Amino acid sequence: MKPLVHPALEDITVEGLLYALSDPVRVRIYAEIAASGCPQICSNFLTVSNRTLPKSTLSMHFKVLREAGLIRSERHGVEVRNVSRCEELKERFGDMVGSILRAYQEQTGRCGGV
Amino acid sequence: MKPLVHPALEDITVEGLLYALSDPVRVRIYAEIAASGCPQICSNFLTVSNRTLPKSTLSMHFKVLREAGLIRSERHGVEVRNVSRCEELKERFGDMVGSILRAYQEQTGRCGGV
DNA sequence: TGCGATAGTTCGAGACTACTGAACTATTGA
DNA sequence: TCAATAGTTCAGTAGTCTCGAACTATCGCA
Repeated sequence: MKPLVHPALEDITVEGLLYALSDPVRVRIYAEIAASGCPQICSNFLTVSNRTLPKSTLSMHFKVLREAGLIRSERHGVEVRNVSRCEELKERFGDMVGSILRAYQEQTGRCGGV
Repeated sequence: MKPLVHPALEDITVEGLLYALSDPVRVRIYAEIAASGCPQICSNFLTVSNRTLPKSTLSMHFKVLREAGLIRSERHGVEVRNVSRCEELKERFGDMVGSILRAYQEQTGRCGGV
């Protein structure tokens, strides 16, 4: 099994971040990780937006979030704990990610959050 | 030839906007349209980031930007004039698009804008 | 030490999407 | 009416995504 790979802050790109967040499942997962403030394990998201995802699909979505630079993942025993890299991202990209999350919250607020 | 289709403001989604801007060519085109303030015709972008694009590819990229809700396109004689829908977008999504553009400018600034 | 359970990853095949050359439409100007 | 210009559509290929099956890694327990 390959170790979990995280890009250095300077290797993160705007396009990569936007791509990672352009998928409804991934933006939902990231919004929850960012909002919760504490580490989230992957299997917390086996059902997301009223839909059950295969483990392999979920694993791939986390990989995309991680390699885009949005989250930091650490193996702890049998599980992988994920936290948002929001502080670093803010340093490099200003309030971009924050304003995306606010717009997303607004949108899910108005159409039921499903 | 089908008429140019624009989504209503309420049909625009965060995910759709992010997807449209997650492509290096499209974010570049959109950044230039938004920065210029005056209508831009498609063929102004036949070379973008030192790369020559086929007309069909360019046409497809404009279609994605248009159908995501980022630009408004109007046929004037033989050409299509494109403007940013930034005012409408600001109304609905706050400063999201603005902060993406600022982060993008910052990034292209630091690595030569190519 | 070995076994079963849990959490997540990798692989590969089929489904889906994107890119682009060729042919097309629409408009203008001579 | 014809040629030129601007952009669109089509369709084939190339590339990406999804998800089931098989796998790896770690833990707790006997």
